[in-house]
Amino acid sequence: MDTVATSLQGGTSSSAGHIDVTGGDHVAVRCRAVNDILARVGDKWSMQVVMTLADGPVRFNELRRAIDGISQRMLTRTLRALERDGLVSRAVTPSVPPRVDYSLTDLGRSLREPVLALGSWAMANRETIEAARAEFDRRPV
Amino acid sequence: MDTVATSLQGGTSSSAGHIDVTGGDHVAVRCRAVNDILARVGDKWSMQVVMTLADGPVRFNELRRAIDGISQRMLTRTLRALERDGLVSRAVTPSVPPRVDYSLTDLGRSLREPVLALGSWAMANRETIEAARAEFDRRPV
DNA sequence: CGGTATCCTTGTGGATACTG
DNA sequence: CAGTATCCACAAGGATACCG
Repeated sequence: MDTVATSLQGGTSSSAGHIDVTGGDHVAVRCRAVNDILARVGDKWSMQVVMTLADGPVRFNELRRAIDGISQRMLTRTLRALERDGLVSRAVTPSVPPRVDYSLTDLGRSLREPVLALGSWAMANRETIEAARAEFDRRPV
Repeated sequence: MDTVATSLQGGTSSSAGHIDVTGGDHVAVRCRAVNDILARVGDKWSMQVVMTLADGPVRFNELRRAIDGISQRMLTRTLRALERDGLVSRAVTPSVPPRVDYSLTDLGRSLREPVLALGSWAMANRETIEAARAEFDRRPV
């Protein structure tokens, strides 16, 4: 727990000034790992894709129809990025026409829980946030 | 819980085709609320700022020194965005030189928990993810 | 000290056309 | 069907300079 908090605070704990022999600032490395996931989770389509894959394998164009507004290009890119991180797996059935099914890996499934928690927070507080924004935007210039 | 999952899946539940009289697709509204928070959490500096403010009020330049690599411009922008969403509050002490303290609101503090959970997931799985990436990048062209 | 203003580079995402 | 390739618009973020 503490390691996570520390990792999100930059390199303050290295203020003692000792040399890190491990070949890089491990605090920075941790920090990057966390921010990496936050960035992936925060991009426009990743989590929509993950949630759509929750109930089992889905084909490319099914996915495309299920996720409103996504372009073919972005769906491909998002799936590749998720696949690269080991969150999604791609199964090709070499037929005519070709069939490609995407599904969550165990890792991908395990990500759903913390993301859902964040989603719950967002839903629970969205009215409060909307109000705060309205208030802020209404304030004197 | 189910509402969150639904909100992350686009407008599939409106497939019944009935008219939404509330002045907009509420599913889409929920979806935007969640994605909004994911985007804020996922941007480059927001969570570093929130975590740095965890232990109490911090002044602008203290914040700047604590968060390695952040530019003055981005710190200002990030703080304004967080303030607008009601996550951070800004307290000005009109003295010479001026003093401005930033601190988390109750809402901001409550956000730390789900974000930390996601951070823990990231830390717990970073080796797995790194390995998946290395594997993916090594695959045949 | 705590900002704005300005310019610039890069990355993200959309539209369209083409392909095995 | 499941993609690539190409081009383009815009937003995020960094560098620098100036200001109350």
